[in-house]
Amino acid sequence: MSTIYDVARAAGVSTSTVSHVLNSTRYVSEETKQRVHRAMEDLRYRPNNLARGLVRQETRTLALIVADNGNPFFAELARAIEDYGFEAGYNVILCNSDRSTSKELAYLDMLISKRVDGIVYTTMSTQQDQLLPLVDNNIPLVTFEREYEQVDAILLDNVKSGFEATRHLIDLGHRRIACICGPDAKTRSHARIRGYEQALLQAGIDLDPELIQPGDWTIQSGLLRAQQLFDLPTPPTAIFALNDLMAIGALTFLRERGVAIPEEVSVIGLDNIAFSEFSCPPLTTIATPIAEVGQRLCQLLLDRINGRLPPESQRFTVQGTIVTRRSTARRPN
Amino acid sequence: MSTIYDVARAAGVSTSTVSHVLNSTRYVSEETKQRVHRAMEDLRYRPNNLARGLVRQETRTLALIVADNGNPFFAELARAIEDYGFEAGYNVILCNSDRSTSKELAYLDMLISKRVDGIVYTTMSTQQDQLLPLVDNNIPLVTFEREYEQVDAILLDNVKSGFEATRHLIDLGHRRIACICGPDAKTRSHARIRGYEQALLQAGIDLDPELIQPGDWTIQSGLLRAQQLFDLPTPPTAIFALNDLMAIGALTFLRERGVAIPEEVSVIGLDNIAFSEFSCPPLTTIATPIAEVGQRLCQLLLDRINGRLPPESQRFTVQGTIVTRRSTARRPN
DNA sequence: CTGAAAGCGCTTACAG
DNA sequence: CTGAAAGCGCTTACAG
Repeated sequence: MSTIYDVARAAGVSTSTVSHVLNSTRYVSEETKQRVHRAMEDLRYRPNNLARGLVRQETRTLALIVADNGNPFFAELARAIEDYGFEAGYNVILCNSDRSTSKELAYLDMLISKRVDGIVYTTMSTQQDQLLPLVDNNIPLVTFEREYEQVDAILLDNVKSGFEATRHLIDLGHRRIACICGPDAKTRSHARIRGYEQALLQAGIDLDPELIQPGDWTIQSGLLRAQQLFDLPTPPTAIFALNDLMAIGALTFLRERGVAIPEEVSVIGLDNIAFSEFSCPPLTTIATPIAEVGQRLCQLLLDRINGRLPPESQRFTVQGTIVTRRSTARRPN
Repeated sequence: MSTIYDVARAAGVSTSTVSHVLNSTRYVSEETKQRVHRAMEDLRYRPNNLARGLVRQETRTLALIVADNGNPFFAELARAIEDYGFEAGYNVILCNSDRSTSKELAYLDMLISKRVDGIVYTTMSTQQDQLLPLVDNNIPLVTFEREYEQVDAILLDNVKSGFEATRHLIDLGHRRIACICGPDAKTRSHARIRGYEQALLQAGIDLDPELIQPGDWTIQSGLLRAQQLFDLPTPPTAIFALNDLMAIGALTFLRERGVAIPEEVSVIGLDNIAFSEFSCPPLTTIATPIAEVGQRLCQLLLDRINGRLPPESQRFTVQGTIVTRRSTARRPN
């Protein structure tokens, strides 16, 4: 592959001049410019961004770490981030962590060595101190749904989302409301559960621990947990699943068992992935504005990279909004 | 961020020695090695892969161009490719083309300049001659479902898949079988339609052009096309959609209109995305072994990159297999 | 209006 | 057992 030297020689100018026409970074006479362009075309010249990056100290590539791109929520988010990055002239490296700490650390290492300009983290099994290498090395970082010292973040108002989902069911007359949550009591799952509990409390409904079942965010786990819920002596009349995938699992289980939705049981999810509009019945859910989240993550990161932000870490919270479809209805008598 | 010079100075050795302990590329005395490692830790040294790549002429990063990562088929494929690449020590840059030629070309340019080690192409609005820059610049390329001169490819046996899907419906007694295909008569869509036609021909069923409706691979288009099909004077009793998303759209339409599936109408898809197991009813489909496809694409590309392949371009065809679920049944009398 | 040269941070023959 | 130095392909002060 030809280099800037080849072009300079062919055009009879210095490499400085070639570089300057390439980047429009200083005046070059019309005639010289022509010659350089011709030479570049003749030689099919493509600037080498490794060399450029080495001197400019930037790569114009971002990294995105998600739990699993096979999960539609993350796939849609990746899509949004990639879109926004592309507009700004950045590429994005996709990393699936599978929520494994060792895989995440391996990735961080690769990404630091590749000198990506910034990282958007949407999953984090790692602890704060494992991020030190990033902070140390001054690699801009923005997280989604995770709060760490000194790092910018876009957050969801999970307490409110959990509250509203539960409130919606209560308003429909339900009192025995189950919750299919995440694998651990902490983090994301936690705040949503708190919202759930607050709504129950406010309505004067006693909390029944049996009705809180931990899933792992997959359809399969939603199905399984719904089954356990309906094997209870007094099954719930409504289910709040902490993401749409698990809600769809619950829907699937109920259908198989011949339970009518929403006539006998209501189900509400959270995320509003593209698919939930086409589940059976269409899923009522608390919608996360995925495209907006992706855009804001990317924007925040780029602002940080380009020094457009004050030194303090920035935090923004985005709100979910309920979208009512056909999986929820008034409780049967 | 500290450099190899800093480490060398701190350890009292030359940069050659540091480099060699870093890469285990020549003998270094135990004691020196220790000193170097200590210095690296103290300085939190991270090798700069831009510099390394510049001399080694490799980046250990791959690129994947898909139409849209929001489409579960591509998301699952991206996942598989990323997995396999990670194992081999490669990162992957994700590019969404939206089937736009200009976007694809913009990406190709960025990717060449970034000197990615190879590209997997799963969509291609571009013509053969637009790929010349890649071939010229000796950038290894592997395509999925597209055949170009001099480029390695993994292909699906689309004629056979189309044939088997249709054959399955015929075996169930259907004779009025619609086909919701892709937007253009060429490429992927084409071969599948050919299989469809062959199966009809072989069964002595006349082809009715009205029954072939072009969609655009989305749920929405499947829904819309099914509607048009059922507004026909004599609607079909079975639908073959060329991908699962459109099949699910058809399912949705039929359900809304109160048509019983599969009692009144059968629907078969193609892909077997994770979701089709949970559609309503669960979708009968011709399964593409997505994980295998991803693995083989990646493997082929890495083999090419590392010179493990003969100069001639390689082609491999993978077969779809029918998975029978509940959306197809014997034709009603 | 343009060029010579240093430097970005590595690897790798060459030499001893 | 280890080091000095050239080179990978650019950008960018400095100088005229």
